[in-house]
Amino acid sequence: MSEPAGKPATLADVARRAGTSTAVVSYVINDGPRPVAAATRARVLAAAEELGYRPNRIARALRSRTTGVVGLVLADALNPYFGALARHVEQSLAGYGRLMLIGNAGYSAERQRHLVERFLAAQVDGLVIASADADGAADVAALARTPGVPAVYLHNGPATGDTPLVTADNEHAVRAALAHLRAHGHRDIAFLAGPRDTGPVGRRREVWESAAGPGAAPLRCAYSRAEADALIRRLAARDAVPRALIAATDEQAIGVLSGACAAGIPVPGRIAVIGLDGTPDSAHTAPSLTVTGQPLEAMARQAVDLLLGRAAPAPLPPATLVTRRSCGCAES
Amino acid sequence: MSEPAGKPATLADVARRAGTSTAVVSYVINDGPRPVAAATRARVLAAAEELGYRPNRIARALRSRTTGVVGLVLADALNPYFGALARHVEQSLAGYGRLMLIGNAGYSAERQRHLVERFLAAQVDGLVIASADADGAADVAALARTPGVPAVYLHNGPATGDTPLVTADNEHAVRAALAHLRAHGHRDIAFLAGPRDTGPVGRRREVWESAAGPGAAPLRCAYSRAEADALIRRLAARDAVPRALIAATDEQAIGVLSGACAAGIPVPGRIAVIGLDGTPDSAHTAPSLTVTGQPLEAMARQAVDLLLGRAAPAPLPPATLVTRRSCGCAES
DNA sequence: TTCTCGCATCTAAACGATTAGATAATGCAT
DNA sequence: ATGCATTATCTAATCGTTTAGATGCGAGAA
Repeated sequence: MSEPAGKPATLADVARRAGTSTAVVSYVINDGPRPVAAATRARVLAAAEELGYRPNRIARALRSRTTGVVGLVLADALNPYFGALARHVEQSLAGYGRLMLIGNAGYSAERQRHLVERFLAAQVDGLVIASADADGAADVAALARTPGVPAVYLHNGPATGDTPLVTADNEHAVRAALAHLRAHGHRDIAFLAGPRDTGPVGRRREVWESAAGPGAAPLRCAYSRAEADALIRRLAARDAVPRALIAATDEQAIGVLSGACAAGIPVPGRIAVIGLDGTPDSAHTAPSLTVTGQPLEAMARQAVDLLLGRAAPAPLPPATLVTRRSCGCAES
Repeated sequence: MSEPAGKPATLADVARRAGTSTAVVSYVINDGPRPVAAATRARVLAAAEELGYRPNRIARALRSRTTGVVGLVLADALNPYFGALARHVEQSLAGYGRLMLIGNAGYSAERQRHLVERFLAAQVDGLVIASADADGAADVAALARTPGVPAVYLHNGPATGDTPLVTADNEHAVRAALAHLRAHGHRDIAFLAGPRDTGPVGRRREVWESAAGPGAAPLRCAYSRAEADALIRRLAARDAVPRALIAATDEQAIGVLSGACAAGIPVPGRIAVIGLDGTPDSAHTAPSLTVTGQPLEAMARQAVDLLLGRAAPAPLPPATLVTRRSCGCAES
């Protein structure tokens, strides 16, 4: 039972009550580096229980130089793709008893650096970097390397170097989307890319480019619903809306849907749309969005495992095409 | 300039270099409790700069019993309403140099308690509780009160007691929505409530009930797009879709939009819809969603100010009706 | 000149844990 | 009985700050 209140019990309090030194108490609490006699262990445990002892993580952190906190640098917390990723990272970390500090960079490299500085100041044990573009992510990892804090890139990042990168099979996703739209009879398939798509996520566009033939240029806009929405309206105004479109992200795809609706352009009748992320949101749009579903949970788990050195890099499940209505399929 | 690497510089290092004691260095760094001669201060600052000194927050926390970290308990990080709230809370906290620990409870009281335990173990300086239902929030605040950690309810919570509550003007929002739908000629206006709407957010439903007259029962479903989507499809199957509907949350309203689309029910032609949150997402749905926009940023800022004791409770800006297409208005 | 203030600094004790090294207690072989 | 491992425990240094109390010093008052 926990004591009424007073000051919280310390190791020394427990030791006193159990009639031992603080050392043995510590050994018991941590299954410490040294063994403790069974009888003593029992007394200590009882004393700790009676006092409602909770180890002071701060003191522990000071002495052992590890905080049990991991920082997550997020490109955009309001983008459901990153939001879902964040939730899964948090859960995986919780599974290892780690807490997560979260920082939202709003796609700004500046803010991203700032966040990392603050995370490092807070002595995080590691960093998960979920950045939209690979270069910004590299910057951040370099920052972390100086004080020797391990890092992992999550969704995008440079493949080179010692910082591991966990990303979906972007190429397969695009090929699946292309194949599906072709099966619907589409010949000309447009691609909506992000403003700066470096790294593996840029492969999405590259794969499309090589499939679309030489000279094909993607549409581009920021990774936001608002921009994609506005883009489609502009296209509609000059009657330049493509018959089929793959959006690099669900966020953009959803903007396309709303823009098309506002401009009176039927989806999928006049334009078929596929998103490449597979966020939870995509199931509940009007019309429902066909996507290539990335294994978000597996990705998050793997990133955490890698960061904590708990598991070797295993192959991720592939992105699977989830057919819904925006591509022209019937509701499933 | 920061030193190449080595071990990070400590207070003692700076003191040695500046030829002073650690005490004065501390006084300088913190504009400490005691004054320091201008010349000395300059030397200390120079030494700190040269060594790239960064205070060790852990040690500081141990000694001064304050961590500079605030925990945010979130009902559902994937709900854009809470997501936006979280982002604003983070920004406000950053303005005061505080870091934010985030925890996602997934609407579960159990997980909520769990999170708070872990936050308290991490010695947070305070707790912002953004819970969907008031009772769960009260639980959590009680937990925090034991070790004397201050807390603030953000979106919903019990109005009683010493824990402050920051919430929008829910009643005004509903009245505005009702008035607007009536102006569109609607007489029978349905209401889609959450599963357990206690506290001020429950007022949304209550206001509707008193306006709708005795015996009026709201529709109910979980705060998720999926459930609202499914609900509308069921209603459509037995031809029971209302002509106008106010959804307690945007999340539900968006689900209604997608369910209606799937069931072939035109919005706003056959059913007019208004959401009561005003999330960023609501601007980019198909059709665009009319909402009563809550002052999310102001709410977050006020919660943080209250928590940190920086400001007196000021009146929040009112929720303003943002007319878009789902209610029958033309695109603005 | 001597005594007092005040100011600028210094010394050293916390904060609450971890853990290497010293010490005590036991068993066993001699 | 004596010595030597082995095991169980204790002592105390340490992590990097903060801050109350002690100290030193120069200026003004007597």
